[in-house]
Amino acid sequence: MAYNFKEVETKWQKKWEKEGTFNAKQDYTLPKWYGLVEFPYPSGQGLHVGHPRSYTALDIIARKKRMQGYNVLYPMGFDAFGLPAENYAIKNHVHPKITTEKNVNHFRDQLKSLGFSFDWSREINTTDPKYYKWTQWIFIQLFKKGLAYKTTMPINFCTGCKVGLANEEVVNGVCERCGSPVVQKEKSQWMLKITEYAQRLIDDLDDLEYLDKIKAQQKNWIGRSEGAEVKFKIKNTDDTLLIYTTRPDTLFGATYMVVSPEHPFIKKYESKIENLNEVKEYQEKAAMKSDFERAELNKEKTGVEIKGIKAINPLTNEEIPIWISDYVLITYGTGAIMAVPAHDTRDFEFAKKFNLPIKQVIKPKDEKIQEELTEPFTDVENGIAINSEFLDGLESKDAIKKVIEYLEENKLGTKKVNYKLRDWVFSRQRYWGEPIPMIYCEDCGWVPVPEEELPLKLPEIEDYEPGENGESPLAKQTEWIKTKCPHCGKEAKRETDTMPQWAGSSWYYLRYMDPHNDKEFVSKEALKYWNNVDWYNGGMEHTTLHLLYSRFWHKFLYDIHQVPTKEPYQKRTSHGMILGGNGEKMSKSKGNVINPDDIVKEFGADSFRVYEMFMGPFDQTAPWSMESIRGCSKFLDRVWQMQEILTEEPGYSKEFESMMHKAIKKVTNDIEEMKFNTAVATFMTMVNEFTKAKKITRGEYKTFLQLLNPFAPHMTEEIWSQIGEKIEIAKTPWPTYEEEKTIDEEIEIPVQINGKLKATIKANKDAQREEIDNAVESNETISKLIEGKTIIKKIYVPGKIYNIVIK
RNA sequence: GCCGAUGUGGCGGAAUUGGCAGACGCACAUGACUCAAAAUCAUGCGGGAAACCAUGUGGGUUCGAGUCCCACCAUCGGUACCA
Repeated sequence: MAYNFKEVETKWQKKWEKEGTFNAKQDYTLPKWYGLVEFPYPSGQGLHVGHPRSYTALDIIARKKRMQGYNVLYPMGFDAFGLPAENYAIKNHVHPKITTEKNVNHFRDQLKSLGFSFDWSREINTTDPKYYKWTQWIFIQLFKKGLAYKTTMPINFCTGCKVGLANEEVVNGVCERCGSPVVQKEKSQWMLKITEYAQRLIDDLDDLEYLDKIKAQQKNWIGRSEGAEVKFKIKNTDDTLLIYTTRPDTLFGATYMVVSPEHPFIKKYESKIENLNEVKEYQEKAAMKSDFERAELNKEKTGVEIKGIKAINPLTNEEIPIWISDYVLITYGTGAIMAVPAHDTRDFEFAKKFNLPIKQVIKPKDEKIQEELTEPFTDVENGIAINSEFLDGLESKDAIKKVIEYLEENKLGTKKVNYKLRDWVFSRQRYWGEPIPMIYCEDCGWVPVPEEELPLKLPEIEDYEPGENGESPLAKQTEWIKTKCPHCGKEAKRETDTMPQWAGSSWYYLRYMDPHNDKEFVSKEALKYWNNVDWYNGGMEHTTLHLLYSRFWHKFLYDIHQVPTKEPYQKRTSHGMILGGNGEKMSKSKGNVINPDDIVKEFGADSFRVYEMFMGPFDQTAPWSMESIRGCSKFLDRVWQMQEILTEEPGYSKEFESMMHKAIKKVTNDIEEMKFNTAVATFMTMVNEFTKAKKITRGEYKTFLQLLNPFAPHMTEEIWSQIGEKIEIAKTPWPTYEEEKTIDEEIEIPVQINGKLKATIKANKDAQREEIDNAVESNETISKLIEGKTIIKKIYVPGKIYNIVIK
């Protein structure tokens, strides 16, 4: 009686679908559990074997939670706006809607063939107007609160295609598609003020169960730094130049200043600059450089001194020169710095190149002052101020405090916190995205589309090519653009930019709670019950931006009293990537892509699931192996074959009682800790034991199948019904164990001499120290080894180890 | 450079968190079944004749280190002058 996975898997999948077995219940009195996995972008290539790694993991947890009595929400949907569909449309003149629909259908079939317990009645799609109506609605709320604003920002612009490009489309400084150079072009863009939430996005991490590395990533990205803003007087004026520094204690060593090429200071003092042509030339060159070139050329510092203007160091009152250089960024701090070459790597390089004075104001603790610096000393933990008048002798940390006090007293500067985080560029000059629901009126300025008119649907168009100068393709839809100002009724124009792909995925977890609601984005009752997401798993590549954007939107919704909690996801974990058999990233060009459909066809969904869980630690990358999956398939065959050695005893046999209790404990814990690989190993060991004994009781088989069910739902369900059980296994309660029964009566204790294993003794689990001592001494090997030696110490860790130290 | 991770048999990996290193699986070898092969089943499988030696390298702490500390090396991922 061989196992026919094809027949069995389709049979159960059909039944689950028909009966909605795994759909979340509407009963809000039950304990709830909400598990979330990142919804896929439905690409033309179909499902990647990486997707099911995450989906299987949370599927296992979800199935276990259901058996433990929870009302589980485990939903799935599609993040279907995005570039590939649009680029495909440009090339082949097929509407993105059509390709998207086709791809979504393909993805859905693939997902269903793997037997995930998703609640398909709640499927969502970000490109559905009923969905993006609410994405637009949230944008309007952001606008109303002043968190959405328009400003000019540089974009990547392809000089060949005349299109704005996403960073991913810029490869080595040229356009991915046509190879023309890419330059920075100023464009008016919608921005979201995520920076206003920077501190809260850091602070609120404390109460969340994110993996530590994910918290670290979030914090590093936000990049908080503490320092001071300091005013430098400009000589012969009443004006000052404001800088930001994290090391105000080095102020006595500031020997020059640098402003970024875009700094307004230059325009302001144009008339005083003696070498204006040279300065302007430098500014133009900097503007021409793309981000790529700036990064590429950063090995060699460039710059020009601004002649005719000097600044005054506020502490030394010395006159210092002002330079312009692109190593100072207009987007961070104040766009200007004081340069302390002795204690900053970049300033040091710059000073060396242009022969600027280097003045040491810090020395390493316990070391002498060096005659000449070969490298800057930057260690803040380990420095003592020198040559700094009232700071001399202070440790760097204390010097920072003291100098800030001084600056504040004398109105020369203030303490200041800065963040690396920048506001979120929210405009895309693209067709396949949510239209930004804004109208421009000459008299009233930017006015949102009235909320009752939402969704503002994406117009049907034929021509997806971008407009002039990198405008959105919608800019050519003159009829669609024309509208009336909702405020004053005058002729007005619609915004033609669309939203980025991040928009729809920033709040999708909320929609799953109440996906068919057309009055609200989610009902208050649903929110109260389901919020927050209890467990969110996804790729490491989304733990910075997506997670941050999503947390930002959630916090905003909290502020306007739309959601009851401060954070969307209580717990966030991430899975490792699956590599090709050769250990490299899977890619078409390398020919190492594994298609999940082929695997399901050859081995079945259960084998596929078990293998993906067994292949290695869940959070680490793992290479695919065709041989190993065969091993998992063999394991399941042996599970099936155990039907032939089944006896009718209802309970556990004496022989296997403790193994059963241990296994329940181990598998239950392993699932919670995502140690799926060792859980599978436990199953394999059990099968080996039962097969060796050539018998398994009904009680043992039942428990075994229940534990295995979340991993291999189809086969376990089939065996369950084959052995005559009436209620589906998925509807039975999760097995429980008794702690005392996991402890063996007789234990083995390793005995070491000087830390090296020499023998093992057997003892009763309750044996007293004295008995153990006797047993050790009467052991032949041990007694021989300690004969004639001095025993210094005997260490006994109960139940674990016995170590004799001899001389 | 910085941030994060990883390093254990031929390979993927275990190790109750400081207590018998190599669980489980793959590959391989031998045997059984077979005319034969595949499948299946059984046995073995870090090195060494042994004492012993072995968890990237070198130190340290400890009765005891894969696990903790210090210094380094290698690989992978992210990021780019953040003052």
